Amino acid sequence: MTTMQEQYNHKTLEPAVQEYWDKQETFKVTEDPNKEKFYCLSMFPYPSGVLHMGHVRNYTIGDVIARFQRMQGKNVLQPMGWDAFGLPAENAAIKNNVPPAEWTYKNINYMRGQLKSMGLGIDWSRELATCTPQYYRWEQWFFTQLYEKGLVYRKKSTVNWDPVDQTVLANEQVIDGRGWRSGALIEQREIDQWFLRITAYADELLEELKNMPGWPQQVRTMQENWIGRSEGLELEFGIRGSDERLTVFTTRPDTLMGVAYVAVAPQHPLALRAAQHDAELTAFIDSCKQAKVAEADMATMEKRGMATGYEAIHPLTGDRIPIWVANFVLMSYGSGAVMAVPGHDERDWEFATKYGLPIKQVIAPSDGSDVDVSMGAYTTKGVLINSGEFNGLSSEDAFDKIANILAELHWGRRQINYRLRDWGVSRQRYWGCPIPIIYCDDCGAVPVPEKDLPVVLPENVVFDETGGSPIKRMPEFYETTCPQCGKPATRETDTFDTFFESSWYFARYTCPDNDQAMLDERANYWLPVNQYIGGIEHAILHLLYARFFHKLMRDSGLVESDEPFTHLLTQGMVLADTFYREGNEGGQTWFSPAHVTVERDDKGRILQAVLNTDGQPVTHGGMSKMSKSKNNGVDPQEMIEKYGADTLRLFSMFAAPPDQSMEWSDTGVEGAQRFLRRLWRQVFDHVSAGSADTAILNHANLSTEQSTLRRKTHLALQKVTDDMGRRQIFNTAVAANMELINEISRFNDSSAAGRAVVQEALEFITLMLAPITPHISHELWHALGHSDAVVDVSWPEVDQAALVQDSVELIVQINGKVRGKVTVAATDDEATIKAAALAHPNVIKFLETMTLNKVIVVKGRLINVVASENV
RNA sequence: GCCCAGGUGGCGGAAUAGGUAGACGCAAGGGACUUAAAAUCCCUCGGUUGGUGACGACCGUGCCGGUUCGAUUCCGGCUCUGGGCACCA
Repeated sequence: MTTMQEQYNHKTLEPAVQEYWDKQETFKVTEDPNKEKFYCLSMFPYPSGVLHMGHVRNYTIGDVIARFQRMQGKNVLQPMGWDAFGLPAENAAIKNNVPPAEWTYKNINYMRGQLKSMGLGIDWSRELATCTPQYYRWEQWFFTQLYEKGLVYRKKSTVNWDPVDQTVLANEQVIDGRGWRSGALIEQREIDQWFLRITAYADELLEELKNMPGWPQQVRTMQENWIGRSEGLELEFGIRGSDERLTVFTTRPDTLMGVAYVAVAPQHPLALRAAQHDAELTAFIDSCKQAKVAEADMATMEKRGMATGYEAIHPLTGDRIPIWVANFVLMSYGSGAVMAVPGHDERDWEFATKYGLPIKQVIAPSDGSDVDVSMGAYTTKGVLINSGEFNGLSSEDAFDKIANILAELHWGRRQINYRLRDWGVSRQRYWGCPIPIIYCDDCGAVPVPEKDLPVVLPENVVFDETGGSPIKRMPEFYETTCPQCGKPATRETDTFDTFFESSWYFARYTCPDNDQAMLDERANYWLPVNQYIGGIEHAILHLLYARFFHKLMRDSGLVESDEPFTHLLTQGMVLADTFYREGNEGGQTWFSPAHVTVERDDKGRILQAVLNTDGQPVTHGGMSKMSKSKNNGVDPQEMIEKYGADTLRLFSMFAAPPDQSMEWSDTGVEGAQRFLRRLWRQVFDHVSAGSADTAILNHANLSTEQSTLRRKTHLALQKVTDDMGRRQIFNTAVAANMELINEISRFNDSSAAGRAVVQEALEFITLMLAPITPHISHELWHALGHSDAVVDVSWPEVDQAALVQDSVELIVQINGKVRGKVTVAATDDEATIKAAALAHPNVIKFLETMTLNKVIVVKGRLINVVASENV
């Protein structure tokens, strides 16, 4: 037992506790088949330079879960690493004239120190950075494996081309259609790029979502919509005066008899052919290309089209149907052509109305009501009319019948289409993992053989003012020989999308030191990740790619599980107040909340806010996500220095449930620290008065007050256990501890039994808070007389005997309204309880003017007297 | 437009399985201690209202209706806010 300081001082305490964990290698774990494993993972950070509050929130949640599970006796792995490739390093390279690698490693070193000052229980021996060849060599190797399996292919795809800087730009480098550095109008260029066949896994990725109860419904729905499966029919129309056929996809074959025209995308071969002899059509197609800027504009874009002069032949009726080019048809979905049924599709209706095409009703509502398709499309399914032999069939039956007929005639077949596209992984950037391919004039694209891996990215590079990738100008990098024929050949200079690295890092943490293989048997001990924590912004891309990659690794025999993350927690944003002044030109100048003083009225409402430097008012712009642009970020490092990591962690967990957005509040942080000081003071006062022995609690006869406090202690433990484990709601767990401290401070009893009850309560609080505030708990545990470290102590158990009450207070209601309370013995039967309630003075008073109908008794809660007003 | 969340005091939030609405914290007001300040401690704190007081009454969880002895919770309709997707045939 150490002598306890009277004052809580985080500045000396926290570094000492962290040093203890480091020396003991407390969080270093190895595979132990005799222990239940728990793999707790937070999304790794991009090493941007400094930690922000979003990181703090993310990693605190993860650390609380990891430490809680550790106290449950599990073998807990919590690793950390760096998502180290990416564009910001290139931007910094140009701005500061420093190579991206140097900038990145410097940031990693700084941010590692910041993370350590938060007191996270991380196994740092497993740290990895994705920009090291030790890491990315395995994804190069894996890519060549996928190539052999045919899951990788090359095709032309569109990129943003800056004609002045002669370079490809990322989407975020294009601002209002112009290059960010040159200001030149950006062109769309088609170049060869590499793709991963994620669509081959679309069905499994979709089906598995139904069987993932540990994921938030919201995320599963977003992924379902993103994959976007639709069942329909691929059918063909003849082209008049030709042997060719035009293929369309529809999910509504039941409307086939209502087709008014066929529409093809502007890029469709038929459109291009028609345009060869038609200048007007050529101009129209060109105008469609230019309009393709932002996808958001597409939605509001006016529907436009032009007839091609071609006519299609209806596969069932033989009718002639005009073929149009329409700007709303997408070349990239289905076959780039649709059958248009204006009576039953809103887009087709709008288009037909504009160009005077016929609108025919072929579906009627099943309930027999009338609709007028000249007023708008009727898109609900129903019963077929005006459809010849199909009249009277339901939409569903007609789907089957038409599908079968067309299949027999070889004019159509059932088809499932996905919104999901194959994953384009080529980036024309420098700071990424080189794609391990060599181009040979004779042999074509050849994967780099395993013995020649890794293809190392040169790190000492010079950026020129264009920002283009330096390795595209380095013959010593790209000049090589063909692995197959030995002739001179050229290396691929594109790099992988950085989502590639983040798609499998969770698996590499299990065996980061293996230099012989991508993964080994340790992966199957730790995987799948039991708990994954990260931002909702990754709900689709990262989480879908990681699921896809996991299945690829499974099918390559590298892992056994089907899914990578069993439980997913998506934490909310961190918000803060914003303050601004209108500038002269209508723009806003944003002021940091740290430099603003807020005045409130006696209700606490904001009266006005003034800037400290000039005393003049600023406008309160409400709460929004902490960001550079709103100048409302709060620096975690400053907070840790001022209040300590425990206070920051406590506030982060207390301010809101983890999945909701959390509002930053300076006074809230002070409140969190106030609580820790109160706790410290309680323990100090308690231990200063001598020792206390909890062993006597087993046989002592406790007074009413003593057993009440003991009951509240065990109730708090029961609640906190459930909140932290099952519910994963930490704000209420903190509140339960605060309530218990309030109870202790009201409790005044220096008898041996009284002190024992307080000792137990203080020990429980120390343990219950240990996952959230591990430093102060470490110290308090020693102060309370224990020689072991709190981090190695098991979670306490609820004593059911302590929860038993002799008497219970019940609510007395009349017609559901609270009218009083009665105290009854816990053993009282229903009749006794009823009698007690009816004897309550307020009940007697009310029943003077009312007639009693019945009495409902809810055990342990309330009595409801049901009565009706006398007339 | 479609899909998914959500709307509770001055504020963040609690009420977990239909059972005391507002736990806990912040802000605010009052008081104690202090030469003073900070820190700390105590009291009040949804609205209206009756009573000297003890203690009561009425209203109240976005709006309208329903189910129920009893609804923040379940059902139907509306409304507003936030998020996601967006011409996917």
